[in-house]
Amino acid sequence: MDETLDQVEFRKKKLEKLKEKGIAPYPYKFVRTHLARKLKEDFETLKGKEVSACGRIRAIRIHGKSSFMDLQDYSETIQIYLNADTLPLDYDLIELLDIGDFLGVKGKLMKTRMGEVTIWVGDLTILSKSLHPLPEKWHGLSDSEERHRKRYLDLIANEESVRVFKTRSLIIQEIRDFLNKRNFLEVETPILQPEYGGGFAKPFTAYQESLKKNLYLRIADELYLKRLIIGGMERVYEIGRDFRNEGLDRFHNPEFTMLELYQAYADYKDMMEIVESLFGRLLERFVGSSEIKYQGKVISFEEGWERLSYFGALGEMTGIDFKTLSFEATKKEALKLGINIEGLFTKGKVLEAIFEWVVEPKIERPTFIMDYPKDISPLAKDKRDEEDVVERFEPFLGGMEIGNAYSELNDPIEQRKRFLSQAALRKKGDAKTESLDEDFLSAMSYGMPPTGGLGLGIDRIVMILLDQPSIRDVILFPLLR
RNA sequence: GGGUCGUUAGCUCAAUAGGUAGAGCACCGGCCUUUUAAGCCGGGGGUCGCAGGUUCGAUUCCUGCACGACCUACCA
Repeated sequence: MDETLDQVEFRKKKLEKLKEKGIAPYPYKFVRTHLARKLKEDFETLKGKEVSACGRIRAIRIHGKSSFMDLQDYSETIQIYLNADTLPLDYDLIELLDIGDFLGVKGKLMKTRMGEVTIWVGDLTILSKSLHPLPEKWHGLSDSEERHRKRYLDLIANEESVRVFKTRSLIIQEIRDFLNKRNFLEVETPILQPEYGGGFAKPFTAYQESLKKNLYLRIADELYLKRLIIGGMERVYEIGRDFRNEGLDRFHNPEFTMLELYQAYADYKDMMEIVESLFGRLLERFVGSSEIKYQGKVISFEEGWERLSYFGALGEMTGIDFKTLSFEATKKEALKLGINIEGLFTKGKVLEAIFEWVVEPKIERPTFIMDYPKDISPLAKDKRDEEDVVERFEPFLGGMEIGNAYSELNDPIEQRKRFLSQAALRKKGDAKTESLDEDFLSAMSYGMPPTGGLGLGIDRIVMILLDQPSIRDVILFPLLR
């Protein structure tokens, strides 16, 4: 706070005057009977009755011996009316109030000549004195840096922002409800992990003093949730924060919220069914249509989710059958397409680069891209009846990747081989490989049932459902430079 | 990392072909007992993002830096 700001000085003087009058500017509690919205909704039954409300002053209109104020609470804004003849306490007190102060009022509910539902205040309590002026009432707060750094001001000033975060919360509740009804159990697994796994990403590191041990912030929940499947918890999920030590842009925040779920005796097709049903629920409740408008584009669910194979989609876009190409030939094609293949040590990684460049931007409809190359999917099970491909899919919406799912690999001998080939790649200099996790292998060797697993990026789903352009608009306190 | 644009009052924004800045809201004083972006009269408030340079003089021109937005690259 800028202590020298004259407006702050004026407010501090008012605070002193309140104290001189024997009024406590920061009391402890207020009992309210109704939220602002309730007062408006139930006006007919509450009309003329004594009610109480509390909130923050958002506007003051003084007309000499009577004045109006707008009081904003969690639900809405309600107008209050203060009249010198009917206010039991000193009317001059009004002069000591400012926009931003918290007030509790009691009085009769009425309507003004203009038809506005209003509390005719009989008793007034100052609940908190505000010392710093709020952002302007009409234009709100639009400076994006201030909005993200001082989210509290954004929430006070911008209704839309409140709506986004309230709805984000409801979306997550709905997802929990959906999974709970299918007998999934919500669990919590470690965020601080001695080995990181479940994805190809650079981790954050941490240090535990008393154990003198290096730890990683998790990049995924996967390997711990699978341990629970091995332990006999047949359906588990976790909604939690993952951390990836990579660049930030409109789709990436270093910490983000991920849903992961695992279902024993299921495969990746069952995971597709879950995605379809879940989106059906979310669309019904939060969009109210089978079409989502996202940033001017229409994403239609009318015809359901399209299923495209990874190699099929690549072939369609490029006219090349990459399936049969050698690593060397694949690299040549990538270079022809102008793709940087530095640091890519397998055919799968090169294909991935080509895929992101050529295919992803063109995926318009809700789509499951299926059957990924084996060498970039070390935790997924071989596809039945097809070589070098695994049972894995990623759901795409509006050109955005929103998740990842497999028929989970549950053969411990094969899993060890996959880890070893990842380790070999790491030796060659590939920074983004799966770590060999002995404890996980050991767990799997006790026997793991066939399992379907699914991860969904919650932030991105919220972005799409609420038509928000940046991940920073759906995370309350995004990381800023 | 590269490119483009931006940063002026508490907030939202103007202006200056180089002569140290204005409006609305907010704030202060006055009038006003049903207003609602209340109104009318009067007033105060600025290291023009930061640091250098050019110049008699820089908010304005130049360079660097910080922060931000977008694009691009990177990124399961």
